[in-house]
Amino acid sequence: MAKIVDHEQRRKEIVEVTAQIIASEGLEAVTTRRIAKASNCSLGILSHYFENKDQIVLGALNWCDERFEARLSEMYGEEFLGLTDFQPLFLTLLPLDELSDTEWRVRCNLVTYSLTHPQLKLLRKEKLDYSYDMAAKFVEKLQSEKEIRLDVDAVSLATLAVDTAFGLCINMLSFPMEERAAQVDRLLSLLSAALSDHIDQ
Amino acid sequence: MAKIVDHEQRRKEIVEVTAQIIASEGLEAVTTRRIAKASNCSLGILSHYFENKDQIVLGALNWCDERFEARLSEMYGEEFLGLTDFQPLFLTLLPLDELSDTEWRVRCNLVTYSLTHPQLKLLRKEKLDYSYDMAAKFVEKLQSEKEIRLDVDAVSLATLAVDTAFGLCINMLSFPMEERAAQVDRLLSLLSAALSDHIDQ
Amino acid sequence: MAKIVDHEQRRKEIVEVTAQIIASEGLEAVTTRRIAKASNCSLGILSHYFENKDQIVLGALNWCDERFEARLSEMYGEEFLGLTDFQPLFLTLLPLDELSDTEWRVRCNLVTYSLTHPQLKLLRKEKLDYSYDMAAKFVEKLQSEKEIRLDVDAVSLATLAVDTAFGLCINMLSFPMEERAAQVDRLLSLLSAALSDHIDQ
Amino acid sequence: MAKIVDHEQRRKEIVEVTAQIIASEGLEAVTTRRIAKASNCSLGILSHYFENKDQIVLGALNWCDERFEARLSEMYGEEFLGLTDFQPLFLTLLPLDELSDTEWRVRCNLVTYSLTHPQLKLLRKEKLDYSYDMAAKFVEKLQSEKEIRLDVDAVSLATLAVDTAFGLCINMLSFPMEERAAQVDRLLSLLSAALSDHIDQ
DNA sequence: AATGAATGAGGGTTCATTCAT
DNA sequence: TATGAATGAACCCTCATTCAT
Repeated sequence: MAKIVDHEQRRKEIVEVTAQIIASEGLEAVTTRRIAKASNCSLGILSHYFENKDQIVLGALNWCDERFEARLSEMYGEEFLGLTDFQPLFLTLLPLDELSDTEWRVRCNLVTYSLTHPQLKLLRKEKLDYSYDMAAKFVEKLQSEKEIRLDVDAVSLATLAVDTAFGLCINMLSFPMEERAAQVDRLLSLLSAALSDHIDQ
Repeated sequence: MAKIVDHEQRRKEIVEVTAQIIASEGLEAVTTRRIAKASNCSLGILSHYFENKDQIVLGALNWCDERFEARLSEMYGEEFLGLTDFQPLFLTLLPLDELSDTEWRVRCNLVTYSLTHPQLKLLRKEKLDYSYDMAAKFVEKLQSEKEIRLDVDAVSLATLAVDTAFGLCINMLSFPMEERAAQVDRLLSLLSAALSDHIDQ
Repeated sequence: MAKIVDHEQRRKEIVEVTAQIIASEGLEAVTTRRIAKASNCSLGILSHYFENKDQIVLGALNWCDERFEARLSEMYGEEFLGLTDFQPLFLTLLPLDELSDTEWRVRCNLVTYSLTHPQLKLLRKEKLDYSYDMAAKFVEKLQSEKEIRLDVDAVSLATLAVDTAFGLCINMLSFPMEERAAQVDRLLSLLSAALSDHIDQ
Repeated sequence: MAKIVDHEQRRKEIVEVTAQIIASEGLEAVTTRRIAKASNCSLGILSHYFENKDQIVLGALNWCDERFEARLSEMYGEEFLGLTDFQPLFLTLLPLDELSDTEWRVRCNLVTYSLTHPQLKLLRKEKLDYSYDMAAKFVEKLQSEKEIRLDVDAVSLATLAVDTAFGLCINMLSFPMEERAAQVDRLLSLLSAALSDHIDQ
């Protein structure tokens, strides 16, 4: 009578715990013992679920993005609708609560990690390209609906937006949580002004 | 008489070598043995020049920024002059050659590192605030000289610019060097259009 | 199921081996590598059983005293009975065989060690005070049973006895094993004469 | 014109400084750098005056005994005179002030050290035998002058006295300085009673 | 005579991984 | 399936000693 264990569930738990450790103590603090202890499981069991430590860490990266994507699809379903959707999307991405703060801390670790780990480098590039594409489609849609000015190159603007969002999120991590909302407010008014410029006329 | 050694020079050499290792192999690959080998010196000698490994790594961080600042002051001396100065400044910041590519790889490592190391966290915050301040002064000057539109909050714009630049630089590291110049070109035309908007009219 | 290991037994083995190294080669010769080798185990396994090297060394100190106390309680059970018990007690304390020779060599190392290590200093003081107390009780009992002269202060005599025993044992270590028994014989006759002095009259 | 340096003086200074380090921080804290720094001399100069570190440490041992002997010969010149000399002799031996406290701490370190260092072991044995001899001569003299009881073996009593003194001194180091004098007082009254016993009658 | 830069072996400790149970 | 004992390489750092200056 084998104990029934939901492997996928177990894996997810381990990955989440690992992400928390990365977020709070950094990638260098992640040891197999640490993971096992925090996951309430034995050291050896880890190798039943993951080939090695790197795979757990990789899982932690995906966990972040899955969380973000889950929030998105919960908010919008399949398709983005218009400019009014931008702000909530933006707000759920930004590290404005403990949840996404953790996500961004993990992402920051893994972006750095990806600089020197070929496998992760590839993955990171794919994710980045995907973000650029999504953003470009969104911009194009907005332009086609004349919600934002048309005299800018959609791909360039989308790229810029993604880069800005990334830089903003990472830099925000250097600020206390309570100051971040105000930052975002100012930024949003600036952006909405700039984006709608030629529309308003 | 004792052997004459230029301590400062030796320290700088070690720091540079360390920065190269961080850039090419990541912070986790930085070991005292690795540094010693790459610096063509013995393991023990490192402790003549640095209290411990952390101080070397810290040195590598400062090295990046000092390099950038040296390039800046070489280009402009004391004061930024106007909008025409922006582009070269921007170009020397971006990882468009091996030199600044290395700088950004090191920076990326240390931003991540700073998330969980209180001492570095403080340093990072100081540097970030300094960047925001510099950028704000630059924007204000441009506005006072009517080189850019006046209907935006200088501080917000400066903050946005710094965050964008940071995100752009980090994300660029995921692209092959030869594609980066084109990215920048597109971005610059986008920016110059947006910034000069209300001026042109 | 995990490999079954008697942790306490393993700890004791390691501690004993360490005591032997201290006795034969000195505390400075005690390295984790040396302990591992002599214990027929790997370097890393030591940290399964001990927090760090100091704890092993501390264990070796206690090992000595536990051994002596075990011999005592085996000889007397709970209570010392009278003057006739003194001699065997004395003999099992003295470094007259390899066993207690080792114990005293370890003790000597750790007395020295305790001079500059606050934690050990405290422990040493406690043990010493305990010895003084035990000795005082023994003397008092002997006096109450009129087995030794009454015109001496019990505490002073007990203190003197403990100090003498300690000095004797340490100094004995400088003599070849085969000469020690003779020393003790002479000493015992001297002592018994002195102690029983006023009783005999 | 070579600088005139009193080599012997320099050696003595280094040895004294080393003894102080041993006394206050333990033999394991004695490093060549530490000695050089505390002696206000360079690292390399040490090898001009001493073959290696061990010789410095050996010097520190002798320094202790020389100090004690110097005090003795200052007090008595060549010869011990009688029982009245015993007490001051005893008091200058005991660690009742910072001076002799330091001496005993160093001695304790080096007794332990001698357990495993053949060269020191020999030296220690010689010193010990010398102490026994001196004590025996003193006892014999006292007996010949009927200052102490005659019904004890002089050699045995002398040996006992030396061992006791040694144990007393070492154990005293575990007590705060201010408690030591009282200990000695009680001990002296006990001793004088015991020694003069059969004389007084 | 004197310096202190340089060496590299060896210190304690931590680690991911393996494997007997 | 699950354990955690065991491994040994690699970590950072300190050390006595040497030697070019």
